[in-house]
Amino acid sequence: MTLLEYLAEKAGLYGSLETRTSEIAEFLKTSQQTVSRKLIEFEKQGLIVREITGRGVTLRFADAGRKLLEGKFQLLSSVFKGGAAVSGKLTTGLGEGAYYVDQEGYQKQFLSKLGFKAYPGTLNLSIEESEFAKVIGREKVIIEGFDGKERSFGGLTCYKALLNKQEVAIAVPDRTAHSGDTLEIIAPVNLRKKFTLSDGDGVEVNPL
Amino acid sequence: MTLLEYLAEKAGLYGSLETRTSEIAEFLKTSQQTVSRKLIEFEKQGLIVREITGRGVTLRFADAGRKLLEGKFQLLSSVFKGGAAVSGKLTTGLGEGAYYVDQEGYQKQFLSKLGFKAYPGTLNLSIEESEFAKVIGREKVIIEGFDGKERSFGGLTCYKALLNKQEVAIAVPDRTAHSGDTLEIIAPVNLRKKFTLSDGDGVEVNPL
DNA sequence: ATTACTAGGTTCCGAGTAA
DNA sequence: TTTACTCGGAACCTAGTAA
Repeated sequence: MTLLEYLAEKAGLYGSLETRTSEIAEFLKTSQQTVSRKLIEFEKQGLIVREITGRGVTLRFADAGRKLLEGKFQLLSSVFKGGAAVSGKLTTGLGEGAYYVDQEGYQKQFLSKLGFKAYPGTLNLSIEESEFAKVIGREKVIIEGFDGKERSFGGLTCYKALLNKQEVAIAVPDRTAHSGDTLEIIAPVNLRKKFTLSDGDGVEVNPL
Repeated sequence: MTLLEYLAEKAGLYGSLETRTSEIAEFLKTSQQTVSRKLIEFEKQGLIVREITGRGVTLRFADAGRKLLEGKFQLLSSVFKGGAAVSGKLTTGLGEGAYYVDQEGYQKQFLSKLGFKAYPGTLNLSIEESEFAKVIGREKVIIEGFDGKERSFGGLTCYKALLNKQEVAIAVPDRTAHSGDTLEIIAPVNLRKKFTLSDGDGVEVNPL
């Protein structure tokens, strides 16, 4: 983490942070002197406003500093969210999909966190690994793992999405070493039936 | 712009970039040697994968590199999306708050899982029900229920948060049919005293 | 207590050039 | 053409300490 990122996290864009240079230094694992020098430098560059109080420094971003952060944010946004739709081909599911999805431990969370109870079955989408980037970085919906009668079920990270205007969710099991080339889609309805899909069909999903 | 940001923009998270070190150097206004040296260093750190072709280098991110970018993106997201502060009004507590909170069975877990022993008393925040969404989905801290001498105490789901920079936790009792329009805040200090709060005061809580 | 200057040590950079 | 090593100089860091 850089000094500016630290300030962004602690003070926010428009807030202020009252602290000591030694405290920042400890967190960033550098010296008090380096923090002091860098803050002076940032102030010279017009990135931050610095105020020395008797008991430390009070820091806030200046316009140029906010601009700089915004630039980095926009770049990363386009990297993580660029080109919305993820396209893939429908493949045969794992077979066990229905069994997993319909576990009460999952369904209760689907309802409260995603807003729907899932049709028992997943749509498996074979995608280019590079497409996966469009999913990560979106708002995550965390589905907790739980212990069933005979075995335990792992957690899922879900992402709300649309498929042909239908509300769905992309579900990524936490435990799999995220193969990266397959997406599992859950939905409140039977997607294969609703859209008469067959294996090999091209499908587009739009993360929200 | 840094070298990693350049790579992110040109190659994306999962794509690759075929170029020459001198070309990157020109863009970043540095020397070809520095780019070469830094790429080698990034590869040693497992951030990128580097391939020397006859006519230049082909670069792509490795897992650790993607993780690093994602971390920066999420930090900036929370900074720019206003941190999703939940605002509400202070209301009179249930009166019994102190009795519950100070149960040894809870306090031991508060200390180990939240990192503080709670001041005996809760702050009750009346919120718009829609604001509750900002809390759910965050990282949960599960506090188990237990049996006391005369009665049993139910489990809590807690969420770490900040209130005026003070570390606090939002505590949601598992059993209540969670009315949804009230938040209970616990903290290591007496929040009413520390911030001289009175009923009806507006208060902001920032889930972490 | 603080912040921040000085001075000396370490790291980093890039011109020249090998491979 | 490339990439990347060497090495001298520039930039950076921090211990000591002034303010």
